[in-house]
Amino acid sequence: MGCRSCDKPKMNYRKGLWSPEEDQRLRDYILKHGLGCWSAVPAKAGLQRNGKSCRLRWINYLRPGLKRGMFSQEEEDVVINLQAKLGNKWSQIAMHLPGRTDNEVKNYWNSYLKKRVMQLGSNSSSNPASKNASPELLTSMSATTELIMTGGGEGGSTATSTHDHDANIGSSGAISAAEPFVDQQHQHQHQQAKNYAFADWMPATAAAAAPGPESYSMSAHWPASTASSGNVTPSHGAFVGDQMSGSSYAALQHPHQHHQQQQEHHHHQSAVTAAGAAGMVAGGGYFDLLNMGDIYGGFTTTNDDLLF
DNA sequence: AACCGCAACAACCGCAAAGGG
DNA sequence: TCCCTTTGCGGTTGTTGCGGT
Repeated sequence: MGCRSCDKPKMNYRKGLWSPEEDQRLRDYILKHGLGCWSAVPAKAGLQRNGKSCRLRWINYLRPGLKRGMFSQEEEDVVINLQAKLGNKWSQIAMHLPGRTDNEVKNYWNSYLKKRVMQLGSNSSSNPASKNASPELLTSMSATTELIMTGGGEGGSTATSTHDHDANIGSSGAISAAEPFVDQQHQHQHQQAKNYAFADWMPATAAAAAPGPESYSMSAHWPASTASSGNVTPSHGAFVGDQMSGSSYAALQHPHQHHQQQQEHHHHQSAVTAAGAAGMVAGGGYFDLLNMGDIYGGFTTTNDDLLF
């Protein structure tokens, strides 16, 4: 673990939100050199951040295969039940949610699920998980969750969960069966969550070709319009901008979500709408993480064990 | 229009474990 | 075995936008 070659002079590290340039530098470096000694990354990548910050940024935001947008019903079920079973072991819970990070799970729990479970939890039943979840909630649990809870999914639960997602999304991104217990606001969120825009920075051409990790081309995480304002220049041609800020990403955003991207969306909506259309993928217009799992065969979507 | 509270998310902080010298 | 450094994890804080008053 010790990495004495990484010794470096003490310096003032930048803090706060990451700029597009910093993202680009980090992404460039990791894709070029792979993951190694995080403490050495800032210097080598030309970043005034500490290694810890770089690692966090990569894991939570830049890593390929990350799923953005609201949690689906199945994901909620998994979180609720695994939280009841494991406690606040966010990294372990996140392992059951492909494309989700522990930080994301934790945030989602703290900002939304915890309150909901506490509300519903007052009507506890005999179900083991009902310490925290209501009967109606539990009856909505997917087979996926049951598999995980009973241990049947050990090792394979991730794939099963993925499959369930796939089934619910459908080719057009349409919603499947009704979700009875969610309130209006969150039902809206669930509907949006059915559509997965792929990672912020994966070029549509690369996604369509599904060539494997080694063929990544660097693309702008930020919208073309942002790039053109002097920050990052997209390197890919046909797909200008990114899905996150384009029509497909916007389609899955709750009004309160992703204020940064949302902000960009506000600023650049007209510019990226056309670009987003150009980047649409056949069959619904969304990149699907599930397919990306194949594309990124070399990446794991679980927490932090990404290795090249 | 201004202010305030809330929600959502990104990022920081501190601690513990792991591993090399 | 101890010390030091890196890494991983969970708790917490900071930032931002939105909606209500």
